[in-house]
Amino acid sequence: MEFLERLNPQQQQAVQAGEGPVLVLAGPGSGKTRVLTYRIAYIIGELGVRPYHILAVTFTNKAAQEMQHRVEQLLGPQAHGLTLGTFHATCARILRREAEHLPFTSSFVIYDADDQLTLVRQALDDLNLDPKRYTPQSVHAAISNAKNELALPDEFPLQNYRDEVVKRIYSRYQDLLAGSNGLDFDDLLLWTTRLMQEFPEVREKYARRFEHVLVDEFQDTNMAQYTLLKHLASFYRNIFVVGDTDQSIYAWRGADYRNVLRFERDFPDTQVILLEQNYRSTQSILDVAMAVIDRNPARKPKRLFTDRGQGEKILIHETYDDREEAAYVVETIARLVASQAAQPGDFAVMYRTNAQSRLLEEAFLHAGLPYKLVGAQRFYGRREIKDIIAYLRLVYNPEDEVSLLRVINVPARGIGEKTLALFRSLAQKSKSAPGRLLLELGRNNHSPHLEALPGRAVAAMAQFGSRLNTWCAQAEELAPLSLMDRILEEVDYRSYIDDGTDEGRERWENVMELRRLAGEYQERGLVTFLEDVALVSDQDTLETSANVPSLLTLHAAKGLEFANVFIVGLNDGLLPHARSFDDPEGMQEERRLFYVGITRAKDRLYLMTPLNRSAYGYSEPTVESRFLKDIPVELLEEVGLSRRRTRTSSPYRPDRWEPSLSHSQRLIEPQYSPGAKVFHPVWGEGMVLNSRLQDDDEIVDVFFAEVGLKRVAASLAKMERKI
DNA sequence: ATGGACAATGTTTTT
DNA sequence: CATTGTCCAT
Repeated sequence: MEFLERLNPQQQQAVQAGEGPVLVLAGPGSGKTRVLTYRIAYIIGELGVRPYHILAVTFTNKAAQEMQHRVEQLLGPQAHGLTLGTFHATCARILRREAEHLPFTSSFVIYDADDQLTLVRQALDDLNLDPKRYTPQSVHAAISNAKNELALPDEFPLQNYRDEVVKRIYSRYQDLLAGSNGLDFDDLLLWTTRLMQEFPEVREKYARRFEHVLVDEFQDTNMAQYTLLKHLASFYRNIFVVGDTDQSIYAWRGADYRNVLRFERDFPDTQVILLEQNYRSTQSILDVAMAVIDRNPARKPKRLFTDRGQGEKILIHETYDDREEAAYVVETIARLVASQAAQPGDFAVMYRTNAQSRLLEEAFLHAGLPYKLVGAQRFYGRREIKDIIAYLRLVYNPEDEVSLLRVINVPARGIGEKTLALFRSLAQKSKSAPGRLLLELGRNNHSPHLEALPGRAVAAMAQFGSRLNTWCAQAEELAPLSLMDRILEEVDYRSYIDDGTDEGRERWENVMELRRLAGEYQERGLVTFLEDVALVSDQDTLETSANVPSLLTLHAAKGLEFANVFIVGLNDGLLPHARSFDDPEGMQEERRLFYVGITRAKDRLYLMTPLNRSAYGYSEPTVESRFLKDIPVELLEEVGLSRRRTRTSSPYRPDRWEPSLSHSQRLIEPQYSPGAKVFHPVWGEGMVLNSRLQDDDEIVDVFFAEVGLKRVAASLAKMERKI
């Protein structure tokens, strides 16, 4: 196969490894995705295995899509029929097919993190427990851990009194899930694994089907996932895993990098292949990365090397506070773009906590420069989006109590708390799901189980129930988009959410964005839509097309690469995070997180340390991150504060009341486009960064070599365009 | 039942 | 400080 020539000897060895277990330990930027895709191509093209018999699992949809795409590039249509997806999506598919063996039906809904907390709160309420003493978050973490260890409530490990209580909550939580025909994220893995464990004939079926199993980011697997993989590979034992223990950053989610060690123990005939050559970064960046990660005890030492040359030194920059830090980041990006040293899309800004994105966003907004932000929660966590999804989920599965309770009085239809409490207890007594009773009430205008409800409430509920009936009947033939349109129309959602304020308008625009998304599921249908929406990862929301800087957490950065990387907020307490101070394992993970961030950079790396940080509105002095002390000074270059003019160079103040023009109002055409060179009689030569039309004029952001960033109105400034 | 005013409380990372 | 929840008046 001629494409093998494009690989180095270690990569070739991995791709062409024979049958049996293979463990590839791949350093950052060592071409592990390439190895995985070539391996799949090799199995199909060279070993003659049909794609149907191959399973490849990843952790994000984005990674899965990328792999699918690259395999197709290598093989063309021959690649069709591969099973390639995330752990969770693959499990969901198996569970829908095998639901007959399990305590739920194939039309289960998937509950997200938010719904899970709602369920825990409900369980606490049902058991009359104090949510202050048993915070929903901590209880949920305990449940999640148990599920990762494949333990149902009966097998919940008990070590103290608190565990007894948590066990009862867990038990109630599972009952609530069962009553709603719902599964949470962890259930997807748990039930698939138990299915394989308890039904040998099912296990056999899948193990015989998947002649080859391939796994990406193996260090991120938890107990359930690892056990599942062993079942799936139990017949052929052709299991090919790729990972890097130094990039294990999800221990808090149950991931256990020691699965890499277990793998070698459980499959003693494993071929171990090391990929050390880095194709991404300059040697300076790799040297810094190694200096940081070498401090972690008990790891297999790995040398990272590249033939890309030494490259520039790593820039370390101290600012007065986090505001200035953000301003410096934005200005540096603008300067490098203006000098044509880089494109806007070549930049990424990484931080430890999501809250840190705010100042950065403000700085970009202030400079009028576009950016993109990684984070599914930002969109799917919004109230209006959750409402609409809940409506759709309810239609798909009327037993979904979480969704029912969410929307039964949204928009308000006079069904209040008291009515609902009574309704729920009546449903419990009649041993049927509240949604079922509601449907019955809608059909007959009467339900024998709901006699105790006051008349006014019954009328409101009957009307809603009747609508739900219609939607359910239509759901069969209607595509997700049309169904969503009907619901929006019939409940008059727009007038509920769009109250005329800016916020209301934005909320409605979000609904329209979801509508656009639903439009992509005309053929694939409601189930797939709901499933994809439930299982999006933050990384999946990163637009790859737009050529603008990315803002993202260090966690979300894994697997990505950028020419220029800023890591901001390098203070003790943030990175490493204060919550890990007293936990050695946690501190090691913080260090790996820093390592992941560093190794995303191809050419230039900026490490930023603000001297003060504002928390809760007050600015407080900070302590420099202890990790910085591990970097030898000769690898670093300090960038001074001297010639900065952020404060004076930007007279523009963003204004909330600034009118935005619709298409019809646009009377002029833009004259300046990003990248164009201009000459200004006073400010000299500059480069256009951004331009937009406003009030019959064109507002242009220009970076001038001599005076920095300026915002000018085209009609007033006597600028010349240069060629 | 609904909406407004005020208080408390919080910041880790996410499939 | 900025969001979220809780209480109270309508």
